[in-house]
Amino acid sequence: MNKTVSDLIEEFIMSSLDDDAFIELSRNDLAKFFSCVPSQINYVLNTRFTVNRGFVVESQRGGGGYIKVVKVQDNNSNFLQNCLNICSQPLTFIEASQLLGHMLDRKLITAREMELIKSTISAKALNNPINMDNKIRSNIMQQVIIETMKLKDKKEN
Amino acid sequence: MNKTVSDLIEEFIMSSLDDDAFIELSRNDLAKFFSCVPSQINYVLNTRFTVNRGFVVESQRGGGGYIKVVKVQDNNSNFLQNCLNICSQPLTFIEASQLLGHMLDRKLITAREMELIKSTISAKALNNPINMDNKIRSNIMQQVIIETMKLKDKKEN
DNA sequence: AAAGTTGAAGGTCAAGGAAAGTCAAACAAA
DNA sequence: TTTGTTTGACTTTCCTTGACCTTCAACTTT
Repeated sequence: MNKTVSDLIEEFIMSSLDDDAFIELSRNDLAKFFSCVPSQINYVLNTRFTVNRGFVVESQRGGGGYIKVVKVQDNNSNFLQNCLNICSQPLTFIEASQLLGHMLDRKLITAREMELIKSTISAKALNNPINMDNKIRSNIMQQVIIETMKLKDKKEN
Repeated sequence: MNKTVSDLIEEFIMSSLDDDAFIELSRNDLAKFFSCVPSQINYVLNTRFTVNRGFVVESQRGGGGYIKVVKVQDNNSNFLQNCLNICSQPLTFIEASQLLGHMLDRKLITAREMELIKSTISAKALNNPINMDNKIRSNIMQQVIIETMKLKDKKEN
């Protein structure tokens, strides 16, 4: 799989976040470093460092401006409860996948588990005559989240 | 028996898979190499590298896109193929659970994974107005099995 | 000191480019 | 005639680029 410039930028930021909870960077410098236009940094931030993936991006313009990427983490029970609420509405595959990605970030599920669950809510799996995929998908996600709550509790005992 | 271009492409991919468990290729490059249109590559993949024949194809579009052909074959592959066949018919929750139990026995999935998957095919998850649970359940199980084939392979790398 | 000016950040958005996917028509082989 | 192959137009997805916009600290002017 050939890495794109965007992939490299993502990796760079990602590994910078390995040690610390946040990093501050200069858009122009980073663009220069990767020999790309500054707006490509925005592209990477917008597509890869989203709230759904567990990041918050802050910035300041003007002289002495900067971009700050923060790794967010809060109480998992609240988080799962929140997920449950989100799953009270029909979900597209993309939306559900993002939710699972977030669960992965919090180590509530493993990468393997995520892939398996994604397969259960894929378009192929839920293919049915009347258009109920999104509704069924959210039902499934609800059960997965409830099961995750149970498993999490089990681990803590 | 005169070989068609599709046959040649099949052989090429096949022999590339002799050594490795998977290969990654560029659709455009391969098409250029065989002097055919890119979509012919899709034709070959769709007709010859199917799950039934023991292959899984993954891909990514856009810049930096690729096509990955994964070979799945060993003792457990037969077993999984068998499971796939069973899942071509509607399944009750009990039946599907038994299947998952067998997969657990063979260590193809973990206990946690089994519980999570069971939650996705539970009556609550698949509760829907028209009576399609058993059909959807078997669809889901098919995707889970295919995903298991992929993951099994991934671990070896 | 207050108001204006400037240049150095970062932000937005749409167009263009690079892959792969789909589908149906045309063609060939059995 | 039916089945399998080849072709290409059109679509979707993701990445790259650049022109133009907004904001802010520092500097200048009054």
